[in-house]
Amino acid sequence: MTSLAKSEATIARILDAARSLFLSRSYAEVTTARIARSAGVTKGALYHHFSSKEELYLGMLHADLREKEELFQRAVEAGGTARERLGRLTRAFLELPGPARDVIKLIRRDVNIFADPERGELVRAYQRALPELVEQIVSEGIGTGELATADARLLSWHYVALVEVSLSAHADRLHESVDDKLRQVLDLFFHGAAPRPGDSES
Amino acid sequence: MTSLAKSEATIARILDAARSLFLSRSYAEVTTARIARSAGVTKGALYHHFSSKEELYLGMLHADLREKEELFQRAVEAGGTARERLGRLTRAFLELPGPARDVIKLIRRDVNIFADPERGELVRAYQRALPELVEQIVSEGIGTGELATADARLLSWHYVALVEVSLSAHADRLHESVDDKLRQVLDLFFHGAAPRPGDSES
DNA sequence: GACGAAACATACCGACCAGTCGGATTGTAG
DNA sequence: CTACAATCCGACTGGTCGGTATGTTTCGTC
Repeated sequence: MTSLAKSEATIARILDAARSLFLSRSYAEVTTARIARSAGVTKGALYHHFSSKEELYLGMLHADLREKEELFQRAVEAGGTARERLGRLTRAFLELPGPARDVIKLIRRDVNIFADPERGELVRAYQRALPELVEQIVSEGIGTGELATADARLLSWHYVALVEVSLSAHADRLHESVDDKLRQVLDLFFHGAAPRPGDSES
Repeated sequence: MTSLAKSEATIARILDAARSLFLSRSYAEVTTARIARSAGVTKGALYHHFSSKEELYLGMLHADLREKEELFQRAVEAGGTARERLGRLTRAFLELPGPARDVIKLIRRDVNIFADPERGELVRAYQRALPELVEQIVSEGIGTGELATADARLLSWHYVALVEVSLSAHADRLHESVDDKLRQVLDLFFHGAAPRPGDSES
């Protein structure tokens, strides 16, 4: 193996170990020694590749967000109604393997522990990767009359909140298929929880 | 001042200082020395009244939840439609002074840092104070046909998520009055974001 | 006002942890 | 083969923090 390839493999192992650990314990609880041990290296090697714990963590998050942004962008590019595009975007998100999905939650969990140059960058990267796409679709949906006139940003946040609820273990128990979840979320977002005229009660 | 009253005043000062600090920094970042200093006492006094940092924090949260539970219970007791009762409950919540409202967020933020006897108790106290009330109203609303048939628990979580979004600074900028927020959240929950037949587009 | 107990202060300890440093090892180029 | 650089090791450091041990003050009681 070349030196470069070996180095990259080590970096990848450290990032993987870090992601897994940060997902299961809080930032403060995850020690650099633990990350190193879990990656099969020592702190010396870790600090050879990363200049600080914070840089390691933020690097992991940003790398992950870059991937997600690309994936989601592709899901939205093809046209259609707002409902169709929101559906494709949400499906792309829901079909991610569990850990990959959960990294997004880490950002919400840990934004507040960083000071402001890094904090701002993280928030912007997150918004670019997901909420802005939703807002854009919602905004165009309002323009075409598919959605009632309202503040697009607030409405997109509401949508994201609904999707997040559908990630709970309780929701998993109710809807085993992604299609079920997707339909429930979209129906709730577009038409609310009250019965609609067309509904048939058993 | 009697000895007992003085002791209780000190305890109250420590709890107040702790609440304010835990609201602005993370659990790990708030040191016992900082709490004591902010309360005008020393660590010795703090540890005379509380046996550990964790006990202090959990005590503060539980005391707060007990107050909230009582308040919300009263808001729900009077009858009415599900929409009216949800409205009263949500109004009671939205009209709380900012810090009092935000303590509830702390629970969401910090549940994961405690181990399981305390963690379970905290979750149960939280659910008793708020989500269970919502679920009960939603469940009865489904029974009367005011809400479409669905899982009451999941639906109530969706509602709570919508309310949480309305707490954001962005939402505050749009709706300065609690009434505005309340109407927006209830409309969205009951009827969704799509335009309704009765709506008039400008 | 004497005495015991509760309330507080101060100095300190042990554990832990991010980050460093000198050196050993491994790969690479000439 | 040699010289050099990148990679990696592991012991160590400086500092922080939760918690404690030991005093000192304040307060109620008789």
